[in-house]
Amino acid sequence: MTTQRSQDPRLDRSRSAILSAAVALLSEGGFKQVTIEAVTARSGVARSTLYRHFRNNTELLAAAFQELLPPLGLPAGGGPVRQRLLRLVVAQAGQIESAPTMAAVVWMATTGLSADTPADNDERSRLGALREHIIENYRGPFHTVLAECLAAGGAPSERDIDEAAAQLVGPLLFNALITRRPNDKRYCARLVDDFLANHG
Amino acid sequence: MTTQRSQDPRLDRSRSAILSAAVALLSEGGFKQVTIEAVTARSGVARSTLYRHFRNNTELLAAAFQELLPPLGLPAGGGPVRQRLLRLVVAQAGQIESAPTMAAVVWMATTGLSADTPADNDERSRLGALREHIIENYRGPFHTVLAECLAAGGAPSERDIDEAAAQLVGPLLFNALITRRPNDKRYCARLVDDFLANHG
Amino acid sequence: MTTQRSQDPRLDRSRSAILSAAVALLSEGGFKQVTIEAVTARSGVARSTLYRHFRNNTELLAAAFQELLPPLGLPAGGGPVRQRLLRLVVAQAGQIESAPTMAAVVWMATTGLSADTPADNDERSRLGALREHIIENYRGPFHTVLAECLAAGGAPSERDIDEAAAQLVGPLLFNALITRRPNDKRYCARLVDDFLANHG
Amino acid sequence: MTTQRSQDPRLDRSRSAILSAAVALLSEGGFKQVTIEAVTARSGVARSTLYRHFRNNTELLAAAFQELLPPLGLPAGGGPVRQRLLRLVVAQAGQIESAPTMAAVVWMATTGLSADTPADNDERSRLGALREHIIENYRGPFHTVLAECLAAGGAPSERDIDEAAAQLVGPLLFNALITRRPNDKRYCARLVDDFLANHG
DNA sequence: TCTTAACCGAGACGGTACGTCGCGTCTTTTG
DNA sequence: CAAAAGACGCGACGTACCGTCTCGGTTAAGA
Repeated sequence: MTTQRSQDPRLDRSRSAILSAAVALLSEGGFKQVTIEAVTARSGVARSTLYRHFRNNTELLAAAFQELLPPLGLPAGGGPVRQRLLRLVVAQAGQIESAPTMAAVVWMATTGLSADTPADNDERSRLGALREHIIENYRGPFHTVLAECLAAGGAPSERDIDEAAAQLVGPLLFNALITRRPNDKRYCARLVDDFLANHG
Repeated sequence: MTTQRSQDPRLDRSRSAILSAAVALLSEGGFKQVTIEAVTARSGVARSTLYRHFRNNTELLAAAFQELLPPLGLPAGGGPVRQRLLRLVVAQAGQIESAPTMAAVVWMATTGLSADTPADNDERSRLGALREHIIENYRGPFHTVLAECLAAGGAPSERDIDEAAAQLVGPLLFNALITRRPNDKRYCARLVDDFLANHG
Repeated sequence: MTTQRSQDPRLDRSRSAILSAAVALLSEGGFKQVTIEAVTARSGVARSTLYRHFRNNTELLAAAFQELLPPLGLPAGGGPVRQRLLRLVVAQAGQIESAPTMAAVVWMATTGLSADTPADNDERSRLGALREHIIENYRGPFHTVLAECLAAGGAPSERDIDEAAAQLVGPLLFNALITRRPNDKRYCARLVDDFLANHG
Repeated sequence: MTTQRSQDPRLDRSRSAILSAAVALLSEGGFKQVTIEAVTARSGVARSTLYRHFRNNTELLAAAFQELLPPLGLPAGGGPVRQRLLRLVVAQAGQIESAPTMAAVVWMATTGLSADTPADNDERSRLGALREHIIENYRGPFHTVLAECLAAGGAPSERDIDEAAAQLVGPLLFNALITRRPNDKRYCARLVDDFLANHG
């Protein structure tokens, strides 16, 4: 229903050629490398074709990030709650220090700041989609783990999940972005313990 | 004492003309507006002169941010520890949502990511100085409050301060950057209470 | 036949806009005035477009000179050989003292001297074309006249033409360039007479 | 009488430091390299000092050329007139193809063409002096040889000398500047023979 | 001998021009 | 009619020199 089928197969071909070129450039050299010219050169797609799919460098980049970003997902394994949570936080710490996620977050913020055209419907939605994607990367796993925490009980509330994410990932982000202190495993453990002390 | 007196007063004049133009553009339209061309046009300073002071758009922007960023400082007022801490966190929340600080953090991250030349001594130091400035904005006030917390006791440890900042500001940053949920006063209060429950 | 039809008419439009602006500047103020900036300003053509046509100030100037230089051609009229030759030499003297030709010769020499990149194929060819153009301006008319001189006989040899040009135009050039003595008609006549005395 | 004694020995020191740096750059890399900045850097002389001696890049270059240009002089040796003249012409051909002389002639022409300020007394005189120097390089030796030609007879007339120079050097210049054909010894011999046939 | 004026180095300053890169729009020709 | 190819106007970048100007420090010449 929501999946829009392309009428012309060429549209798909060119779109994916563009995206894979963009993703390649993005992961190789950071988002500064994802210029329209580099993407067209690399994909063999014409400028005009690219602009038929993405109205902007910004849109293109948003799509490329969305393509690139790993789905994360939940680290496998059972065990007591503390252990599961710790595994998750450590995973997040690892991911947050990896180039692509960090780049995505930062780039999105940059782009959001210099909002030239406040309400360009389509573009907004693309950025919004990327944002959703990223948020879900954080919320999703916490949702799962927290649900398991609540024993037999029902689903955790929205707010609980959001705050758990904020409280556990926020400090990691702070360190990565500002202090540049590494988020080692012991630090993650302290975060988890503090959290459980208050919400366990 | 350590202030190096400039031999030529023109150095000061042009430098401050440049900086004030840059700061004006920065606060008016965000860092995208701080182009070399705009700054020279606005300040009446010649291109070559600007490049004598700042080798780069990047350096210029770092200096402009440093000039622009408010010294923050500690919200005045006494009272019990919880109250002081809360006032501080609320202030941080306010600041973090204000354009300049956010822009600085994000821009710095962006710039840090696309580090073309890893060891351009001078430029690095400028960026480093900006980073220090920003970090100090967070650490400083926490240092003060935490010192007061410890009753008659000695100074808080480095690690305590850093972790307090990370744990209290991190979530604010997470929300501002990723979820876009507002950091209202009640949320700040929960953060402070959780923190005190574990470290009080 | 050999004329390559341009696919895009804009190519012709912009190219000729650029060239006519350059030629105008060249004839008005000498080649020092033919800067990229002045040409773009005057022609209304964008910088990047100009650089698509001419990779260089040098290339642009070469093209402009070629456009500007009068085709010279042979002064009309019959009569005995001496008279025809004299008419030609006087014409050359006139032309050599005119700004454009002189400027072209001198500029070309200058450019040739400071040959930064000895084998930049395209640029070389442009300079070469200009050189050919200039040489032909001298050789051509002498070829014609000399052919007529040889009564019914065949075409004059390459060497004869070249040496005639050198011997008759060289002194004019010498005076124009170095001694600044005017090449009046009587001097031209002496040159022709000397020449005919040896080669008649 | 005409030698102006400097009052302050420092003036001499700086002047010659400048000139030798300029000459070095000139002979190493052509006149394009003789920039004010390069000369000050190389000579260790300050900008302001340089401008005390030479008001211009142009003046500086004129002086440098004058310093650099070899005095030429007359090839030694006796023998019959034709032989002497031939030696002279061959020498001129050699010199005219050497970088410095050619560069001087061309540069002077260039500069003369783009005469920004038609009557800047001092600068004019410097250019004029250079021109005289160059002219004398051609006239001088011819004067000598021609004087010897005239057997016991008196000095050759101005006009004879000038025309001899024009007729013998002009073709060399023409080839060097325009056709790029080498002026080999046989060609020089033809020139001399033609000349003597008419003026012997 | 002791000023004191000039010359000096260093280099900042406002300019002008360069050649490059990227953008987003457009036009033409081919499958 | 999409796609490839690429021209176009635009705006910004960082560089190179120019000729003018300010600054202290040194040094030669005249009192």
